[in-house]
Amino acid sequence: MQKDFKIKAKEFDLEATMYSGQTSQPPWHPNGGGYNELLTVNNKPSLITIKQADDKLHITIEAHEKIPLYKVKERINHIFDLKFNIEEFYDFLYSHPPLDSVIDYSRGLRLFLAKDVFECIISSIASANCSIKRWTNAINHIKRSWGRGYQFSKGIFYSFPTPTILAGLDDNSLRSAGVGYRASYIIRTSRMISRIPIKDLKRMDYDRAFNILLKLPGVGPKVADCILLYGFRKLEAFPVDVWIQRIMKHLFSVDDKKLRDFVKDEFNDYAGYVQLYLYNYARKSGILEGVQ
DNA sequence: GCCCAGGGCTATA
DNA sequence: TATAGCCATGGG
Repeated sequence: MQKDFKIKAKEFDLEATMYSGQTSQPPWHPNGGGYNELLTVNNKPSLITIKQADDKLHITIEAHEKIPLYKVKERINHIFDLKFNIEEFYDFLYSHPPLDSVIDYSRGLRLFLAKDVFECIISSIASANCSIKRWTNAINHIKRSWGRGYQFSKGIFYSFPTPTILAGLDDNSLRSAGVGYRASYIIRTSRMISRIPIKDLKRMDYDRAFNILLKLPGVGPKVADCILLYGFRKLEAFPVDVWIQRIMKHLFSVDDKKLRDFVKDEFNDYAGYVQLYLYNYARKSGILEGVQ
């Protein structure tokens, strides 16, 4: 079956979101101004092509079996967080200087949510102390090596392997994907995950889910927050990396120890989006140049 | 060839 | 509890 349709997407920048380095997954495969990716809908593999034109997204589906269109629409709306009221978020930023200055560097940037929560967990672990370019290449390598390939008219596309498959790998073969010493973290976490119902995390409150994730090898506070934000859409999560530390110190003079409490009090449920915009601002504005 | 990367783990005090 | 080294290795 092959179908296409459009969905409304105001205040959304697909390209900026795709390349914002969120650890839910690597960027989708660019193709003629649009992007291709394998998406499992109703347990059926389908190739999605997404392209932005003005305030609309043009979606094409190619699948071997019939798939309800509204399900695909739901998935797209979820992955790019299109139902999030971003105007209201901008109002929040405008009324909380100096946050008002970050908007112009990231207008239309939204969450890039996991299409596969396990992929998000492994991507987040792989991203620690690693460049965005490198961990996205590694994840793509893992997909090609151990994921399942599906043939479409545009080529073969691979799913992310299951926890059981990664749990069965030995350290050296996983290292061949380019994850370095994180290989053992990934294998050990996969072993634990294949025995734990990670879907339960979605229902849990933020603090409880955070503390459970910390038990996974390779998962510290920053990675746990990435998993909660990009994997489970816990909007209170505020992943703190070196860039966020520097920009928070620069803008608010908060030291690292008081950061979590400060964020909880000041940003509340906008914490995740504030982090997204601050990260972009810290890297793109050049405001930190010359600041240690 | 050098340096750094969206941190986490482990040993020490 | 707090801080100091150490970690693999691809990419710029």
